[in-house]
Amino acid sequence: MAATPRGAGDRSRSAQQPAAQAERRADARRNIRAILDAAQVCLARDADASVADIAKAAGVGRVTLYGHFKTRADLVDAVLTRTMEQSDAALDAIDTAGDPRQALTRLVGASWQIVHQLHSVLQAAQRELPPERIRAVHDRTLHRVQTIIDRGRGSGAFRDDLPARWLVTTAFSLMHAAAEDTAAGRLDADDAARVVSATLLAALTAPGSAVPTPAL
Amino acid sequence: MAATPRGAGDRSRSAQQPAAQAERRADARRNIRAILDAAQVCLARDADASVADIAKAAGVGRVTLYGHFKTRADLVDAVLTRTMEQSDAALDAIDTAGDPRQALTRLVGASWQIVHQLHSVLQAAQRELPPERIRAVHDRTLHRVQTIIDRGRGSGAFRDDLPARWLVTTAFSLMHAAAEDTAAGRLDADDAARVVSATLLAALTAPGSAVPTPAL
DNA sequence: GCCAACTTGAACACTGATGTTCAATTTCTG
DNA sequence: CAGAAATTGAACATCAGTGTTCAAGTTGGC
Repeated sequence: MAATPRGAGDRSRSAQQPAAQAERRADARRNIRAILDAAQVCLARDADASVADIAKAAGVGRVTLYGHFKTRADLVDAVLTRTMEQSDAALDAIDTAGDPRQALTRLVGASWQIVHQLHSVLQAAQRELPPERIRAVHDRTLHRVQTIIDRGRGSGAFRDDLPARWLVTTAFSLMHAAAEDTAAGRLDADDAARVVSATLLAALTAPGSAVPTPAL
Repeated sequence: MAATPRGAGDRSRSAQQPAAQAERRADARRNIRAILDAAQVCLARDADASVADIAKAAGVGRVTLYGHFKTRADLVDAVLTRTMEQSDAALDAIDTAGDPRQALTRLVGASWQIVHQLHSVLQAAQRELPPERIRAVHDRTLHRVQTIIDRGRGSGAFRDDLPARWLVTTAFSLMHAAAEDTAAGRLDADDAARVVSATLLAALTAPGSAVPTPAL
């Protein structure tokens, strides 16, 4: 038989998960994991790694890969989704209560490594997937930041003179910039979290107020 | 004869200019301009517009284009170079003396539209050209910002607790983020300059100092 | 141990782009 | 106006990646 025991593309539109994993055989599940792992690594290194590269890295035949992911886009989508879910899980552990400034600092500390890793995968996704899909995947993370910022605005900790949306953008933008600078060797990885937090906290401070000292 | 009267790829490595324009015939010069103009427009709209698209937009045969630009990469390089030169020229008109905060605000005001336009061209370049080339093209602009920031640090107007390099990155990052948000309709174009300046000035403020009010 | 699920490599068709060649024409320039 | 420079479309050679098919082999589950 062919390599497609169960349709991987039966979902209305852009399919994600390779169908119900639970029902497939053990070796299939194992391979799917291996493929996703390999894809994550390969795409992180090179945003347009070929399907062949990924299959090889997963120690799997190309045909097998296509058996589980109908198209390259499907695979990328699956990797992105999975990475974001992992991130969300990790970020769920962060305490976002208390002083918004401290909460944000904690969030940045926990996020920035993830962003670093995600960065290249995201690039791959942006070339392959429709913008709304990218947006959708980011939704939870976006809200997380949004919530803290909103709370900070309410308590007067953060500035109120700029669109809330923009402040969220600022946070993401700085994280990605730090990731890129680190990758390019222009920023010390151990220093990055501190640098980003310090910059972001200042950026969020209302005109007229004093910028909080990093050693808060 | 073929369409290549004078070599466009004789420069040691990555060729830029399509050889000495002055010596070519009037129609050739006209076409080169048309091609660059079209490429700028096309690439701004879609970072991976095809050579065929660009030629058509320029009202020129594909062969003619290849007569002037040996490869697609050459063309992209030429467009990038030219755009940056135009930008530099425009930015030369800006007064960078006086209060660093005001100087930076002026620079942001003048730059951000350019960044907006450049944004997609840059993306194209990043996929096609070696990183060092990208870096090299940005050099002058980078220095311009660097200089103001250094001056601000000297006078105590800007923070001293983060790497100068990072502050420059921050400036660029915010500009590009604004460009993207504007393109996506998440930020009002008329508001963008103000928003970026306000954010950047706050980000550059030293911990313990008050953020300058936008209405400076 | 049986059967279906799964994997595999080789081979193939397809696509979309780049870059080249040609022979015929048009258009500058002196 | 004459000749060189430049343009042109059509046709072609590549090329790299995607996605499919096939027939034969493994492997897991019951």
